[in-house]
Amino acid sequence: MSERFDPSLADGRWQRVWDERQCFRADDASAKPRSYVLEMFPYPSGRIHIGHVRNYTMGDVLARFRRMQGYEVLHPMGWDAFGMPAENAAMEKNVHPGGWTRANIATMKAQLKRLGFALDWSREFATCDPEYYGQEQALFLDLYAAGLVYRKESAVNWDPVDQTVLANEQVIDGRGWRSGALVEKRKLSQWFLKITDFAEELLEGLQSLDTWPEKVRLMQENWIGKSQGMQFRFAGSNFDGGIEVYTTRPDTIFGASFVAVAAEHPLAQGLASNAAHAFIEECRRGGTTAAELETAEKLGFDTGLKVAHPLLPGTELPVYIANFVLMDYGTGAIMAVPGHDQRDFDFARKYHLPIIRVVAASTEDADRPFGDEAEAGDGVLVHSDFITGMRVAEAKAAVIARAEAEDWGQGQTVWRLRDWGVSRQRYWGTPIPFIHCAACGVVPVPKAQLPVTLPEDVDFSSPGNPLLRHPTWKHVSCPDCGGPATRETDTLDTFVDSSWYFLRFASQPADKPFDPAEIARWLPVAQYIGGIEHAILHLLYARFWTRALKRIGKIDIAEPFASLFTQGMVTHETYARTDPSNGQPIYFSPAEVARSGDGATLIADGEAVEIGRVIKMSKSKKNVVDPDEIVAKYGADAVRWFMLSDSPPERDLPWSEAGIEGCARFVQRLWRLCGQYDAAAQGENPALDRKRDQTVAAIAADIEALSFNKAVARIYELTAAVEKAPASASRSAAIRALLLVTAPMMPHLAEELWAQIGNSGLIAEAAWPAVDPALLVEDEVTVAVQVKGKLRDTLTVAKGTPSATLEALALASDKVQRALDGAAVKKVIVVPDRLVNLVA
RNA sequence: GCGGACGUGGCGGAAUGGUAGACGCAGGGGACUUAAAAUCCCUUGAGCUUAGCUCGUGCGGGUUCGAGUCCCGCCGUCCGUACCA
Repeated sequence: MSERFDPSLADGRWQRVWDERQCFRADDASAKPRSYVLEMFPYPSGRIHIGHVRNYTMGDVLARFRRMQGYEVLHPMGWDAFGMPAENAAMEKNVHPGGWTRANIATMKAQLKRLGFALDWSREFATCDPEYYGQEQALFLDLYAAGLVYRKESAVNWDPVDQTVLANEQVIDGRGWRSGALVEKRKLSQWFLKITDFAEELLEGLQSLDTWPEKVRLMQENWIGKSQGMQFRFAGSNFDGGIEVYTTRPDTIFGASFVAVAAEHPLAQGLASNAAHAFIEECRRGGTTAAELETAEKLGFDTGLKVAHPLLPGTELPVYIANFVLMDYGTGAIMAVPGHDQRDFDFARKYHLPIIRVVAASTEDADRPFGDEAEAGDGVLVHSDFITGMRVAEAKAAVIARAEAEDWGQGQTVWRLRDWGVSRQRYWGTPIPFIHCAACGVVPVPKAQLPVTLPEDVDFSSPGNPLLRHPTWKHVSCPDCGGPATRETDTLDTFVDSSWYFLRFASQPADKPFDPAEIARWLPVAQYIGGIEHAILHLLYARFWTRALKRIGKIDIAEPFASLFTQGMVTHETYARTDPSNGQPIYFSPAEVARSGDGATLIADGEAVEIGRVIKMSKSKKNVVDPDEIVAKYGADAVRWFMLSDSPPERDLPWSEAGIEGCARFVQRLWRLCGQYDAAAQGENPALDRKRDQTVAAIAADIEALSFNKAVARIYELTAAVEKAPASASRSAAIRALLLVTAPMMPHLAEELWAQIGNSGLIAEAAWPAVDPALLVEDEVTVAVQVKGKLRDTLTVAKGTPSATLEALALASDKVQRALDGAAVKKVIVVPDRLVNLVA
């Protein structure tokens, strides 16, 4: 056995062995219990990031652990391969998006392989494979047939220079992020998925996801945004027609003092006066950034129109156009109750409108004046005719009942969630499988003609969608009438691609998207791991897609991810100097800096650099480390070990050179320890046996809970205990156990040592060590002795020592007597096996 | 503004209401070595009148025999969100 473990030789050797023996191939026919462990698949941007390493290491530990526990594990990997960066690269570097993507996949796959992840590569696919996106087109057609896909005119952000549609995130201060051109609003006919049909069940389904982070569930809940209230009609009293408004507080209807409509509301748009037009224009110019909204003043315009209050005959309310009313929520018009809504309150103060109290703490408080704020809380209705004296909830129901009985309004649920627009005017995505025919309209591509593949010969030299200007691709004959027709040139949002990839991993027949029986065997995903940035869109879309497929009878599960875990980021110190010419920081990469103690110097000139905050790794701050470089320098296991150590997995992990060196040292420490392994050693060490089984059991619990940092600490403890113990059969057994529990985390080292100590099989295929339940219970315990709650002594006694004995032992202690200082003991609290507290 | 999470040594962090600081990093001292690396041993919350004692988990209260943990009120940091009627 050589003196040091050499990962540069061992890592590759074991990776090849695992590959050759197909150790991590999931067997569809297995009779074992199954476990599907999945990490969010990467976008092939070029190289893997340290964040991927952390994400995939966590999943890998869980997958390997489950395998050792006797599960048939599905742990696949693939590529979220469509998207804008490939097109941007095509435009900038004059390469084909497909070629660029494939090259990136090859690079990143090799990088992942060097980390030794226990992945079933036989199921690998990229979403840009026609075999995948063709099946996606088939599913899209199925959803269309079921009425869950439709087309409508919708406004988009149009960049007139790049000739492209921009996502909201790509519009910065009203200009295209790439071209800098002023963005226009354009109406385009776009494809939508009816996610709003599922709003209620997507919301209710969150209840069942009790192992999802509370934070994610809350974010989704807010995004879906259910609100219950009443929609009703104010009849115009000096104009024809009326105004439909929506409110969540029908109970406060007697406190309404005006009605407000959005600037885009048809009623506002229909006004003839120049002043009205000027005001509407002013509203449109108003900024929409968060900062602007926060300071935005409530502005209004009195239209001169009046409406009749439905419950107060003879009472008329003025109609304002207000800048705080949104056209795309509710009906775009509100009843304003200044006393009990802060916005209405601000507005009423400004325009000297009545502020009427209709909710108070009690009926005696009915005429208490308002302070500086509206009172939106619960209470008792006052000054409110037939609902006076009711509590808010009761009054809401009473007003709705009255409105429905008299037919001027009804209870109404309003959602914030909007239907999912999936059209993208881009090349590098899944072609939407429809054909436009002048005679037949919009016609689905017959399934037999799928996949509708992307043309290879595309031109990125001018802006706009290459599919639109391709000379031949879009020209086809109509599947219905055979006449000349054109293909849809929009492609699908890439979130569609990631909404069902987890199903395709579990089952990938050639002739259909998946086999329902195979899906039933593997799904739902037992543990899904990824970044918090996908808390809403990806996770909501995947949940929707799964439910939609269930509704149309394709699968039998409603929720795709039984358990979700969102891991923290990998962070790093920043190193910078201030540029004297402009006061801006100049950043240096960790490789350019020598770190020592609490300072750092630039290697190039030996002068000090400032150590900045520990923040997310980013290219602009240069605080990045490259996974390849650190794997080459320290070996895959040290890197994996670092990813699991110290920080709890949901929190940020600060990368440090000292930290990874500590991990590399531990790799060698285990290596040396196993060098002392003696298969023939005799003799027992009961204390070590106990420590071994307790540690094994605790680590299993820690991995189950994804508390990898705690599992790592326990491995350190067991290692120290084994190092101190003299040779014995117990010590040899402890070394074997140590290797087995370390194997999911440092598989190459464990594999190498497993073979060294004389095992013929692979540790990757070994079983998790069994523990003796009797050994998990301590036979000797340390009992704390307190005087008035302060620790004064400890006792080491047999477990189960009677309380009376403990009390006597405590009183016999010199330290206790000194602390009591002659005072009489008034009360004694004994917690068996834990503590004695003497109260003087 | 609203919602959420978090706040413990020099740092990352442990701790079913029961011995605060496990484990790692960094620091200090020593051993081995011609020397270095590697390794091993000891030590490391603060203070004090140092066989010991006092203080100590963001701040102020409270509940309890006992609070990092539970309750009330603040402060700070981070994340999400935004005029949603």
